[in-house]
Formats: sequence, structure tokens, C-alpha cells
Amino acid sequence: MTYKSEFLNTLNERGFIHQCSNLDELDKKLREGVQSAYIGFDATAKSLHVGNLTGIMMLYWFQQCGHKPITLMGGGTSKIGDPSFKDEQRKLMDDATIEDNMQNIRNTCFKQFLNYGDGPTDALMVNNNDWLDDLKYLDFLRDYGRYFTVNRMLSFDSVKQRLERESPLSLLEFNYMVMQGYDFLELYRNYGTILQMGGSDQWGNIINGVDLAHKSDQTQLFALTAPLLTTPDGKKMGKTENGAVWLNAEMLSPYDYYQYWRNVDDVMVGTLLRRFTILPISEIEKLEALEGQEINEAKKVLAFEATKMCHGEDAAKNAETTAIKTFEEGAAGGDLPVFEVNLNDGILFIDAFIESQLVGSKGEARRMIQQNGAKINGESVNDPNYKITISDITAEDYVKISAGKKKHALLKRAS
RNA sequence: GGAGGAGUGGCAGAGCGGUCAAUUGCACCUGACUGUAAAUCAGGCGACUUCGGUCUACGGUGGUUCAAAUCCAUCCUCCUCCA
Repeated sequence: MTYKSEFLNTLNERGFIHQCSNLDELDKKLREGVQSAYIGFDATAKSLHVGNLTGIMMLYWFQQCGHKPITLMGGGTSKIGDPSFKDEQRKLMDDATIEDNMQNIRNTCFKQFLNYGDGPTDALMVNNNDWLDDLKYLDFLRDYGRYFTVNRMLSFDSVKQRLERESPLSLLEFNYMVMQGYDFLELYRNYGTILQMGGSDQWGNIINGVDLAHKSDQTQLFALTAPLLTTPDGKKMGKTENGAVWLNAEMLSPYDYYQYWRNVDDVMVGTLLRRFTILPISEIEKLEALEGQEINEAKKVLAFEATKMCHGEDAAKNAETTAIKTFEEGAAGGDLPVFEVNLNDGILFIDAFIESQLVGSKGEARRMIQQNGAKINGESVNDPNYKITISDITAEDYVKISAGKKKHALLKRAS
């Protein structure tokens, strides 16, 4: 299927389109001139993670195609908590924390992908707290509450799941979808925003806004969702053993970010290249065609390009160099975490593990050593009481310790 | 407000006075095989340890007992039915 608008064509060939409330009409609108679209983001952490990247990329392309992207921060809704597919209630947050998170997200995450400013196609960041905070309960119920039926709200997957699991769903959280629907209306009225995008799990919430605008303002707004990324065994993307894959370099180093992409499943490579790099489709098709061991080449490109998008070209190059040194030459690269220790007195291998945060406890370190997973300068060491001293320092003036094959750290002597 | 039921490790879910740091599945970690992949196989999976043990844990708090995740009381939370 081809579209008339550049935006939809781009999204389509890159695998971003899952559901749309009215594709033809949206296609037409997008050709009529500059439009604005938004995606809502959570402000519960001080960084976004790769789970948000699909949305960010959609806004990226939206802007590249000559439109105005709006990033809506859920400052107000963060006070409530999205019940979608969560088993437990989210903890509530105070204003100061939320505000702090928002600034962080804007300056470290969005900035790499979107151009903010005052121009017609410059990105805009708004906080729904600005209008939600002042709502008067009775007025709101009278003006908008009448457009929502509980019957329908109960039929949403996000709610159904919660009820089926007999997990508590408070009225507070139940209201989340009403708030989110109202956001859309508010953005339409203030900025003429006609489109809300998101992951397919947000479909219900988005449609709420579309319906609300239709009923209250007799206008047609649009919903567009992207397929949720899952690995072949059905797991959600974006989590590692250690938690979320953050976009903020302070919370996850560019090297680790690079490694995340470098280690994705074979079968995901094509999808991810389309979605998270801006390489021309023709080039992606070539990379996708690689088989067997050669897929690694495609993964390197993916890792490099994705890291470049998020952290810039220099950081991507450093990460790549470190990866090559570490994995292909068995040496060590500059991006590995470095810890200064007093090597004159020596340090127990086990303690060095703890110190470098490669493991969480001494017991775990012992296990690692017993199971042959612990290495010093690439050599397995089986003695749990081994003491690292100056004699372990390599010609490059460091000691490399490894937990398993992928986690490495450098020890340097404290000066 | 009334009557029942339930709260166990990241999740699911056994145990129902000692042999329980707690069966099992999923998740996770390490090793082998590979390609920094997947699948498969082997081992591991509370903390500390002089590897003998020690400590903290089965919603909270008290209690019974030589001994409690298991019994009692009370509080909290959730579920179902009734008002």
C-alpha cells in the first residue's frame, strides 16, 4: 500500500503502522500543509528508555517530513499513574520530582532527535499538568464526563486485564484514560493538533481522545499506533537483566547502549534497522539479506547507527572501538568502566568484583569464580581468594576483570 | 455493616508445627556448542562466612510451643456474595 503523504509512506516502509483510525483522511490532511501531532510520555523517571524510542522516532520522521511534533509530558497524569497492563499501582510522585524529570528528559533524550523552538515546524514540549491541575471536578464531570460511559471504559483491555487478575484498580487510576482523552482535546484546541500516535497498547487511550473531540467539538482527530516490538518468544523489547535500557548517558553508558543493540536477536535486526536507524531503505535491505555469521555485520551497523542517533557520532565511534578491542582483540577499550583501587596493597578478586559493580554480592562473585566465569585479563581464575596486585597490571597499565563473556571493567591503580 | 476466602522469594504457585532458605514452572546468571545470536545441554539462583556454620526472610504486631511459613489473637490489604 502506498500513500500520498511523505510521512505515512516513511512510516509504512519502516514498519511503524499498526492501526489508524482513518488512514485515507489522515493522508489527505498531511498533504494539506503543516500539521501537528503528539505523543505522550511518562515523567516518572528522569530518563526515557528504548521502549519510548518508537514514539520518538515517529515524531522524528514527522518533523523531518515538515510537520510539527509535540512531546506531551505527563506531569499531571504522572500524579495518577497509567493502569495499562500494570499489575500494581504506581507510586504517586510529587511535583518537584516530576518537574526535575521532565527537564532531564528534554535535555538528554529528546534533544538528540527533535529540534525544539518557535518556528512553525519546531518541536514543542508541553506538560498536561498545566491544564489538568486547574480542572474543576464538577465542571469537568458536567462538560466531559457525560461523554464517557463506564460500560465502554470497562471494555478496554487495560482495564479488563486488571479486573481479571483481581488486581485492585482505583478510581484514581481508572480516570487515567479520561485524562488522556482530554489531553488530546486540549492540544487540538490550543495547537490545532490533529493526530496522536503511540504504541499499539495505547490504542484505547488514544481513541478515547478521538471520540471525545468528535462528541464535544464535532471535529475529526486521528489515531495512529505502531506495532509493539516483541522478540520472537513474545518478550517486550527494552529490558535487560539489569533493568531498562535508558537513553540518558548518565544512567546507561553509550557503550552499554551500543552493546544492547549489538546483542539483539538475529530475527529482529531488519525490523530494528528500519525502526531505529535512518539509513536508506535500500541499504537496510542489503543488510537484511545477510545470513549466518554475517548477520553480525548488520548488528554492528545497527548498534552504531542507533547509538549515533541517541548519543552522537563521537560516542558511537568510541563505543564501537571499545567493542572491537574488547571482543575481537581480547584487549580493552576506553569505554569500559574504570575503577581506581590501591593495587600496591592488592585487592581480593572477590572484592574487586563488588567494587566494579559487576556482581551484586560476594556470594555471587564466588559463584562466578567457581563456575569459570571470572577472568583477569582474559584468563579464568578459579581461586576465590586470589589477590589482585601490581603484578597483574598489563603493559597498558590496567587490570581487566570480567564477569562472564560480556561484562568487563578495568582496574587502575589509585594515584 | 454482615458472611465467607486469600495474602509465601522478580512473577506464577506448592507447603499448612520440626527433615523449610522453603517443591515446581517462568524469568535471570555462569559454563559448553556457536557468531558478542537463537535453540539445546550442564550447573547455579537470600546475605555473610575462617565453608564448620551464622544471620535475615513466608502481609504487620503480639502470643502459644523445646520448636511456627505452618497454631492463636489482633491490625492492615485484596477477592467473592449479601445489605
